Amino acid sequence: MDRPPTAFEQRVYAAISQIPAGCVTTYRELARYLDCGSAQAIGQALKRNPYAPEVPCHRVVKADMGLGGYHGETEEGPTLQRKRQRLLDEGIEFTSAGKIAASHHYTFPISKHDDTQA
DNA sequence: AGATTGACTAACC
DNA sequence: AGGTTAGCCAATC
Repeated sequence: MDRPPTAFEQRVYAAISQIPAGCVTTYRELARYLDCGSAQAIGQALKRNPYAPEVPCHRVVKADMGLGGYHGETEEGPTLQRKRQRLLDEGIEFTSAGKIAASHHYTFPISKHDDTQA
């Protein structure tokens, strides 16, 4: 099934590509960066994942810092384990709760009211 | 064009 | 702490 990539999807992929290695972001932050307001729309675009290995979608986790899903699978399986292993390979550490360490939580350069950067 | 889903989230019980 | 409900936005049927 070849779907024409929508502008929204391209935004998602572009945003994920901006995530540095060893860092992860949440669907929520990602959605906010895209001014979407809904993280589910992000997952909807990623679940199709037309650019599977090209887009580091494994760096996108849930707001609960859980793994989330990968390649269309949400339950614990070989696919989710692969995602976790990939994050470990990036240097990301997991807590005993099976979640990502907050230190690896990367936030997008959102210029809302915080102009301490620019 | 309308209804349903979905790699989510927050709130509620 | 865990299960359910509602809300959200875009894609798909």
